[in-house]
Formats: sequence, structure tokens, C-alpha cells
Amino acid sequence: MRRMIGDVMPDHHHSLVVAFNKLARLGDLDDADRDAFFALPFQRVTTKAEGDIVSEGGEVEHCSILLSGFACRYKMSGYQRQIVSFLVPGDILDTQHMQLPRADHSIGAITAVTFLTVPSAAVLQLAQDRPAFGQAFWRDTLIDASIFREWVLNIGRRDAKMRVAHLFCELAVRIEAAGLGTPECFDLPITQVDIGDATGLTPVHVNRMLGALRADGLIEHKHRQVRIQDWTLLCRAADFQPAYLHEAA
Amino acid sequence: MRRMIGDVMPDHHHSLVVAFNKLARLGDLDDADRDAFFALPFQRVTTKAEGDIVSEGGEVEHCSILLSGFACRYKMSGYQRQIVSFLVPGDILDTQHMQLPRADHSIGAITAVTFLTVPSAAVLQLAQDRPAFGQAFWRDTLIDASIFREWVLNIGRRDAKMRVAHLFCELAVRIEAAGLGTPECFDLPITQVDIGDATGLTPVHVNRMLGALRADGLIEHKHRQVRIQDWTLLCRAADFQPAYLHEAA
DNA sequence: CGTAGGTTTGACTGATCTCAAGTTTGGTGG
DNA sequence: CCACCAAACTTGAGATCAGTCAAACCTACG
Repeated sequence: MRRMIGDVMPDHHHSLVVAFNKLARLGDLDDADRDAFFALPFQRVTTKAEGDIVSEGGEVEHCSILLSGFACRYKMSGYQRQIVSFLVPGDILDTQHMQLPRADHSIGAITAVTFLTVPSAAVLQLAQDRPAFGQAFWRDTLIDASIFREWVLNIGRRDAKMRVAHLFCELAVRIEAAGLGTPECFDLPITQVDIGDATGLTPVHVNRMLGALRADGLIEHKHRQVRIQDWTLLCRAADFQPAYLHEAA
Repeated sequence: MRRMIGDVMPDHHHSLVVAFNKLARLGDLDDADRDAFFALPFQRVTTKAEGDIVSEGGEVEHCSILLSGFACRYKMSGYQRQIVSFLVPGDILDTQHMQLPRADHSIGAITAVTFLTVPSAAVLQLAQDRPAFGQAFWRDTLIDASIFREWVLNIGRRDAKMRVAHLFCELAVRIEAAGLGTPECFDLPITQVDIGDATGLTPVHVNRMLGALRADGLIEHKHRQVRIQDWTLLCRAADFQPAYLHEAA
């Protein structure tokens, strides 16, 4: 019997449902769409931390759904890394590359990750046969693009403290949307080096900014866990307005 | 008789053809697609410099093709503007918003601009009836997204001189692709304030960096005209690798 | 209990910003 | 054609935010 997405083990079923629900909302999917989705052929892959899932310049022949662990999109300039977005469980990794011949950025695992891979051809076929999916995928990529734009603004126009605070706001909202915690308290297994690579700062300065945010009573990041004491206050300090996430995250 | 895109005045026909050719390449369009495109209903709009074509937070009911003049996508943080991309003649303005209910960024005219507007409904219908168009629009948005990612890298990880140089490289390639000049010499009617808003720098520092690039014999920007003496050298100085434009621009 | 990765701290440097004053450019009206 | 004006550009001096370098300190884990 052929392995279908619907057969995925129960320990990772949650993130798969999150991913489907996101698509269902973006594309207004019906029951037949749902069945088609869960009938997609897949492979389950687990990697260690620090490995690349997609490499810049390579061909992308699969479309993946992140089931557990954190990853990031990044690009290099010389020996310097710039993270351009974080990927949390339930995110689809490769929609940005699905219609393009070569990857223009890499996707790297931050923690050990588990994900499903589906052959790109099958996903494209699904999008073609069922326009609702095409629309859902397209919208998903547009929301990603909106996030990239916000990051340009974040890095280009906000000072170090706001940048870091803004990043935590975004992750809080997206992680909550993925059903992995609340803004008050959630797991975030990224290092200060990662935060620096995402905000265009050095790890040393990230450390100082986190200290400042802690001193302000806004954010605590310890033992890979985040606590946000006063969400409203933090949003103000970060100039965070979640509209750019288009209620999706 | 209904006015169709194909009827557009000859003085702006060039950019319209550029726009269509870009879509044709992205979506592998045939003659019937071509006829459908040129039969779209449209309005021609001309604005003065400095006005907004699309406003953040508003609904986007039209899809526009820029025929002449320069524009930019931008976002505000407080009273500070961050340009997130430039738009040149032949670019489609609103694909980033076509599937989303509200604009997450503004589009502003840099010079006086002329553009065609087509009702979003007609464009969505076209994309639905003719999948080749759906694919072309989708790919166009993906290439935009790739450019946003490169800007995150540019602003986050390159120093001021490289940032400015990189911006000129991108514009040179895109303007050449639009048939509006060559990298050696092209018109670029943007101010140093605009360059600062696009690179996350102050206009004063942009001025100094342009001076440095001029002293290096790399770029001259005078009288709204750019001259690039040594393209290879400039690309090296800017860490510019055009793959992220996906040969489209 | 040793080690590696991650965090914290301090002292110093430097890239970029700010403020402020000129100068040039391009358009407009007389 | 010239005079004028606003916008854009240029330049200088000083302030500051963030980077660099270096060392010490956790803390998870084998």
C-alpha cells in the first residue's frame, strides 16, 4: 500500500493539521480537496541541527512541510549569514521555489527537524487539478513576501532594541498560530547568534539588547524559553503591527 | 467600442510590450493568451511625482502596469520611510496584493508616472480561465519575493558602500531588461534621499558613499543619469550576483 | 567532571548619524 | 535671457550606536 500524507505518525500529526488548516483558510478548500491533500505521496525525513534542507543554487524537486523543529531561510554574503525568515512547525518550506528552477536561498535546520517531503510534481499537479490549492499556495507565498518586506523595514529603519523586540513579536504570533504556545510563554530554541543573523546585528550586541529588554520587563529568554510579560507594551516598544502577517503567520 | 489594453497609445506601447513579454516568458503564453491579454479593459492614469498609487491598509481593486516613470514600494516606521523595492516601466504593480484583502505596503510615485489600471476581478478571471497567466503572475510574485530577500541581505549584512553599489547593480540589470538603457549608461531619476530610504542609510551618508564610488571609478550619478565604467569591477565591489533576479527583473 | 557551545561582561574602535552651513542645479516667471 | 527660488547635493565637525576583541562564566551533556 502506498504511503500517503494521511498516514503520518500521530506524534507529528498536529503540525500537519496546522499546515492543512492554514491552506484550507487561504484557499477555501472543501472535503474533496482535503482528501486529495491527505492522499499525496510523501517521505518523512529527520535531520540533525545545522544541516541544510535546501541549498542556494540547487534544484528544488520536493515540497516540504515542517513537522517539528525550527529552521530558517538564509543567504550568505561572503562569510556572513543573513537569516531572511524563520520557519516553524506547520510551515511549508518550498513554495517560494516551487515555480522557479533554482533556489535563490538556502534553508537550514536550526534544531533537529522532522519534515515531510512531497515531490514537487505532485504538488504542482494538485495545484493545477484543484485551483483552490493553487490559490492557497499562491497566497501563502504572498504572505511570506509580506514578511520579507517587514524585515527590510525592521533591519533598515529600526534600532537594535526594536529589531530584536519586533522579531520576538513576530515569532510569538506565528508560534501561537501554530498551536505551540502563547505569547506569554513559548519555546524558542534559537541562539543569540541566530537572532543576530536575523536582525543584522552582532551576537554581542544582541546579548546587550536582550539584557535591556529584560531590564525593561518586556522579554525574558532563558533556557530556550520566552516569557513576555506585557504584550501590549512590547508591541509598542517594537512598533509591531501584525497586519503584515495577514492573520496567517 | 470598449477600450482594450491593445489600444494604448503608441508613445507608451513599448513598456506594455515589455510587460507582456515578461509574462509570456514566465507563463509560456500562446497567441490566444496574448489576445486575451490585449483585450483586457483598462484605464490610463497619469499622476504627478510624490503621490501614492496604493496606500498601506487600503483595499486594492485594480492591477496596474507601469508604463512610464519610476515608483517604489515602501513602508513607514514612525516618520521614517523604508523603500522595499523600486518599480520601473513594464513592471506590474499589484501582483503582491492581488490575492490579499488589504495592502500591507504603499506604492508611491517617484517621478510623474503613467500606468494602466485593470480591474482586479478581470485579472483574476484571466488567471483562472488561462492557467498560463496564473502561473506567470505567480512566478512574477515569487521573483519579487526573491528580490525582497536579497534586500534583507543587502541591508542586514553589507556595509554602506556595498549597499549603494548593489542597488545600482540591480537597477542597471532591471532597467536594461526593460529596454531603457544599458548598464554603462541609463537614466535614473531618483534622489539621494530615495537611495537612503532604500538602503537604510541617511542621505548624507549616501552622498559620501556615492563620492567614494565615484572616486573608485565605479559609478557616476549626475543629472539623473548613471554611468558605470567597469561593470565587472562594480559587481565584485557590490557582491552582486544576479541569480536572485531569476533572469527576469 | 571535562568539554563545547552558548552567554555575559568590559574596554576600546569605528562606521554611520546628527546637526549645521554652504553650494549647485533646475525650473519658473518677469 | 536673466533673476529668483526650492530642491537637491556637498562638506565639515562632533556625537553615538553598534562592532570588535578578549576574557570569563554558565550549562547541558557525554
